[in-house]
Amino acid sequence: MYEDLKYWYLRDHKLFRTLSYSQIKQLCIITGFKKASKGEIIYFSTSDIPRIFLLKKGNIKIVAIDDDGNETIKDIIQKGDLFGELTLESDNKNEEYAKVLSDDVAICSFLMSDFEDLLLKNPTLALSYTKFVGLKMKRIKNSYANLISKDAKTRLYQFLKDWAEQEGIWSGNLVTIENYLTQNDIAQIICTSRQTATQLLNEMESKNLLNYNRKEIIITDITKI
Amino acid sequence: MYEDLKYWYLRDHKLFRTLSYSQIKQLCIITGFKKASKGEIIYFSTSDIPRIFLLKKGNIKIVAIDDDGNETIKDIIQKGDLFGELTLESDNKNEEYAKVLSDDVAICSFLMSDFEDLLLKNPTLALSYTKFVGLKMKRIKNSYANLISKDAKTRLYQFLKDWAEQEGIWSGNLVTIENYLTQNDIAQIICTSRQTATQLLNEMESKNLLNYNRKEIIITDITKI
DNA sequence: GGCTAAGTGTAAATTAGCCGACATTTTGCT
DNA sequence: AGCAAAATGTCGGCTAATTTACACTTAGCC
Repeated sequence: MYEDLKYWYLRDHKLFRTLSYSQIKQLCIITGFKKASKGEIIYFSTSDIPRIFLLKKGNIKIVAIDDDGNETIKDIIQKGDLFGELTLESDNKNEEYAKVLSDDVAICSFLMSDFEDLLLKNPTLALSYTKFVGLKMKRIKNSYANLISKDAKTRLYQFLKDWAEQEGIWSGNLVTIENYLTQNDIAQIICTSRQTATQLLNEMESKNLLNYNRKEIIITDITKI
Repeated sequence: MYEDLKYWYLRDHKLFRTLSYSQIKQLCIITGFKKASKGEIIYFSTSDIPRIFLLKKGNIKIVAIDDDGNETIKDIIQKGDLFGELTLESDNKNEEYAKVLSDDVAICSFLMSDFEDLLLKNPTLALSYTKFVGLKMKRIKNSYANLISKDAKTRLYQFLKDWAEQEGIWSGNLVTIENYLTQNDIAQIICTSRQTATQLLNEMESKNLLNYNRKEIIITDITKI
């Protein structure tokens, strides 16, 4: 990996726009730059030195396994997102892994300690990062608030709305979303069973609210969702 | 309010331990200092200048009202907690208010902009603050992960365990918690109906797992929860 | 002290949605 | 092309938990 290319990979992220070339180069001692393709599983080996990851391309999901062996989707990471121990607090006991959803992904990573040093030397970045983490928290709070005490249908609608807002291609009230999730994934995200999700999606399709297939979801009229 | 007293109110918080007297004094120029008693409702008037709050004494709950008029408990704030727009990003459309749960509370507040300035001048604080927010985020994630895909009983048990850990007075396996929540509050926190919560609590009482009254909850043997 | 409102106790009817058990379709692989 | 595996579609029974409805108890206030 050429230093310059690494530089651009980071520079590209809005969080790092305030940094100078030399500052980014500092981070770029980055060991990690990784490519992976659909279905691959990436472990954040707990023994390893704590890192922060930046997804440059594609989509992945973070999955946790509880004591009973149940899979729970903890997060969907999209292009441009930072992930990993954003808390800057390493956690030893997490049984988490990432699974690649899109055709292929590119991930860069850097050491948490390097990042911390950089934050200390660069107050503006520190503030941006603080806001970034805060925003992420707000998102989580909101999405959970929606999950709970609403029924499955409402949750699905809300999820689709969010998804459309984040990634949809809009033309008027018609929104097209690239669909890299299976119905099972969607079910897990909105915390319902696969069957219920399937049923609701079909119901929506028969009401002409949307058009579902494995490649894309076309929402006929976003205002009706 | 004497400057020095204000100073100590802030100084006392672990987040601000890294700051010098003069730095804290800067924040103190501000500032709201408010007392309120049980049942009182505190609005974060949206028109007002954005603030960050620090709860010095007592307990409050943050309640949100959705479009249908339903109340949802968003957060329980305990002594020493920072709250408000931790994201440092003011949000115009939140229908939130705080309700005092304990007999009385003391709250100080300072302007978000002042806090931001301080963060810029003090990267170490920024880093601590980010870690603090991150930790809070992790807590939320965990507690919500517990909320979902578990039944009401499990959620109640988990909630009691958490509560005991955070605020309980331990003597061996017996834990006493000062109870400033109603059964309705508890129900809302664990996302169930009041009746179900009542039923479960009574069931636990009849099994001698705990002892519930409006003043305190005594958990007979925390290891059995 | 006595009244009112808030908090708690209990029980039956109703329902959402989970679960198991399949059939069918699509995809990827050799 | 042909096969296996993954994804999707569909159904009915089952169960936890919400809802509705009402009685009782406690706390706070004049």
